Amino acid sequence: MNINEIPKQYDPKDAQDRWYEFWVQNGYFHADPASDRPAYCIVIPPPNVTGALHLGHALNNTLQDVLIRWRRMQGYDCLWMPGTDHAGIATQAVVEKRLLEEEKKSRHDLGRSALVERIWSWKDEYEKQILNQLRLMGCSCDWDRTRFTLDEVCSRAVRRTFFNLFRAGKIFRGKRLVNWDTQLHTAVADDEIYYEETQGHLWTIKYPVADSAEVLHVATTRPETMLGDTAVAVHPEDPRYKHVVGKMADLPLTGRRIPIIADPVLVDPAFGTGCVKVTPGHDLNDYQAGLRNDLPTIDLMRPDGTFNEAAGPYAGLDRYVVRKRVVEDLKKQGLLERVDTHVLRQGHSDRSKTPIEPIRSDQWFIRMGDDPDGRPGFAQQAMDAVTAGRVKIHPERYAKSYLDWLGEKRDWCISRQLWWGHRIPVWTCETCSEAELARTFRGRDDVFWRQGETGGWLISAETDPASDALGPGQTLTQDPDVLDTWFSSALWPHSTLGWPEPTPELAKYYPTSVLSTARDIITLWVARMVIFGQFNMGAVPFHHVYIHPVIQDGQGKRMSKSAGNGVDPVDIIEIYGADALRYILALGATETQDLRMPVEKLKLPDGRKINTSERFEQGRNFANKFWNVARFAMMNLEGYQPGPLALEALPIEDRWILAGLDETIAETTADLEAFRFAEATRRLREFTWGEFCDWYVEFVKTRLRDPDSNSRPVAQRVVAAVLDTLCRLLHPVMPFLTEQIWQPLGQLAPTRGIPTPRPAEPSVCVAAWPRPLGWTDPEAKATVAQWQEKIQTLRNLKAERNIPKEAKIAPVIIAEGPVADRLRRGEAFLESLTNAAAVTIATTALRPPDSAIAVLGDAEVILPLEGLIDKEVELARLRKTHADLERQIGPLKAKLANLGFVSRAPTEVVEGQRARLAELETQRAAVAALIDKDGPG
RNA sequence: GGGCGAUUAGCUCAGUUGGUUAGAGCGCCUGCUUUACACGCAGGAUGUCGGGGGUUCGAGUCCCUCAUCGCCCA
Repeated sequence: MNINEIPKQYDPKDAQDRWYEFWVQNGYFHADPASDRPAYCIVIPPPNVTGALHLGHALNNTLQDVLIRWRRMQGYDCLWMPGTDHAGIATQAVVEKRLLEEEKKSRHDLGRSALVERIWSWKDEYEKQILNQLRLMGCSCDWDRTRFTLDEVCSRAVRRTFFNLFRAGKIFRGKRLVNWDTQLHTAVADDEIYYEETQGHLWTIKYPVADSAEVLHVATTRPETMLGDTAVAVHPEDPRYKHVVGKMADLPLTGRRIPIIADPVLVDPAFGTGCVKVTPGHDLNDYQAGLRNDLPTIDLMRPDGTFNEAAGPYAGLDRYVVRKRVVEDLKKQGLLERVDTHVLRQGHSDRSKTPIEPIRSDQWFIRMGDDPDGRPGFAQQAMDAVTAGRVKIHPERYAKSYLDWLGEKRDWCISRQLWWGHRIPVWTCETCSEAELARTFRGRDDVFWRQGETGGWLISAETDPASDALGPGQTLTQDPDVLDTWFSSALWPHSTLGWPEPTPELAKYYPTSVLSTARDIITLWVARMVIFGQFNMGAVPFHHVYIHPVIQDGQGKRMSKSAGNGVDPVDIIEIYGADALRYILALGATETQDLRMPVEKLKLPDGRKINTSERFEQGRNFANKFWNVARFAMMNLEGYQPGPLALEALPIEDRWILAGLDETIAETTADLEAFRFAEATRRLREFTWGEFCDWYVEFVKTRLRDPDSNSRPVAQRVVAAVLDTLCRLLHPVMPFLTEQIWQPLGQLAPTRGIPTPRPAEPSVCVAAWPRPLGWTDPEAKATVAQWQEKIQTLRNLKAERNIPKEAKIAPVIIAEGPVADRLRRGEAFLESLTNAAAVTIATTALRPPDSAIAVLGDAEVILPLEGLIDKEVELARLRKTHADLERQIGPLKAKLANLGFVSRAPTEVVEGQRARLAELETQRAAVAALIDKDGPG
């Protein structure tokens, strides 16, 4: 092939545009449940349609694609299930925010259905963008099966699951204290809250003890909630207060009398005054104290954060206004003892950024604890799946956080007061009787009802009943809430495969093979998938969970849009190419939990300002290196003829590179099997660049260039075979680059491989993953190592003495036995790679007076340089070498003189040290001889 | 407060079960436009492996402790 036909630099964009469509058109990404190949399946962690993908998604999806492409090449029927998540509160919040900013409207101005419509169009826009980002990255998802957590298929799974849970008594409705977002008017999950330290105050209020002159000092950061106090608590062992326990206190501003109780859990006698107010309606700790002590609960707040009638004269005012008023009123009555400044940690809603209020409200829950009869509940079942090894978590240490969290067996609040999501499929009927329900739904196994905690009937149905299903005068009203997003996400591994329908996909791909995700959702998502998978399918959803590292910026900060340090994978693809992006991310996927990526700001020619990282240059450079070695190979494949080759019959250098390649195949495969992405990638780079490019290509150049050489056809076959295998091995990490090489290679050498050439597959995407043949060749390895060491020594001697590279040197190497034999076999390489006129290998030799000499362990390398040598400098070098040897010999001798070492260390270690000492001493003697000969005295 | 992780070259990181002289990439220095590649080639410099203690013949690696940083959960 003419050199000019192949560009000197790899053009990622050209490859990306060319091959992605090609793969899709050929159906390579499409799984076929009817095929007899074994299944391998990964479901994508569905990205939120809230916004575009960031570098963390790029990392996770790169690793999934590496696994999928690798397994596909291994012959598995691979399904990578793509899709997106509706991300309830997050998406509704961004759309509401935009509505307010752009149209100054609230969701109530729009109404439920109009808002939901708006969110759908937002979803359409971002879903498109997200899926396109995945395509740009080269992800080999089965696009024909793309799902969305709110689509018809997933919705059916949600309905069936809810119904089954409800019927099984796993779902209940109850009044509980929850985290309330007063702006979005919804309960939010613990994980949707972030904490901020703010400067606040600590007010100390006087609570008079009833019928006594005594006054209790109660400190609080939230004086307004005193209106809902139902007790004052002290520590039972606190001598200051023992005498008041059991008495009553007059709650200021309310005219109510509340008990003084003793509670060892709630009260820390060392903190503040050792005397605290108890407000079960508005504080989680107080709520639990209320349950322990059987206290009544007063709900003070409305969903919007204003106070209700229970607050008496303060009703209708916002909580912060109430706080001000309460403090003023206390001051007026002389009941405010003091005010201190105080740093407090305040919970804020992730989505609205407003302070969270603990509020008691009616919510839906899934029971996580064990059954009353002691049978394991959901939490326990999910723990068992991991402890019994049905689900393996990698790295293993993350199993701990999974088990710890589940061990709390806390009920899961699944209701959200939102409009975007799966509506809770439960209807209530105020007026109907059970007899009427039974009559109406007789014979129906898709309707089930049970009594609510607070009376009335809760009716769950798989398909929406008509509101007048119970006949005239009776109205069925659907619960207005929607389900927590994680409810539908937890079904993802089986809902996407078509459950509850008995689809061929479900039969073949469930349980899926691997789930790859981030550690912060091990509990929220992974654990819940295990629970629902076991409940619906009777089997775990995946065999392995791989937890990937978290990408941070150069300062160790999490990347985020608000911090301005986020990197868009598409920007990286534009600048460096998709292969470079994937290569660097795979290289960073070590077992540590963080991956630092220094971020730089960059202004593009079009004026756009983006974040990037120079790190990706390495990826681009490696891609270009491989591109160029392929280019070199293809330029030298003129007249290529395939043919079988026996390894034993090949020249040493061919045997060496093929044995090295075989080892690389075995180790890379083992790395991927153990999720060691970084090691696999590093190893492939090292072999490709450090061995194939740096050495083999140099060894083989003369054979390839000589058209008459009868070893040229063999060299061509080896080069084509190695290039072929490297394309296969690198394909999972760098799919576009390898295809861009595979295709022209197929033109030049359509049949290739050693020992037996075979026709190459039409695409590297579906090429067979190489299998190691178990070739080892210690002799070739030792021989090439000899060549490399002596070549490097000679290059060093030249460079240190500033000998121009074109100078025709005539070095002499003194060596004996197998060392000399091995070097003689490589004479031609010793010459060509050091630009020597001739190399002499001898057992003894005269050392010309003007020589640069390096004394090695097994040889002496002499470079005669008449007239170019400064004798004093040479002598100084020898003395330094001598001193270095002394420094190594001393401790080594001491070690071998140590009886403890000689008697207790393994024999081979001791022998190794003895051999090492002998070598060093020989070397030292040789250096000493040179110094004596040349030295001044 | 609890858990997890990190601390190794100027920077970002490897270093598998303890065992020769601790590695890579980037950056730095010197030389080179050598017919695959300057996104490159050849050569070079750079480390009391965070501090302290312990186990061991032997510790970057195992144990304890302290410090600093980060993440997660309360």
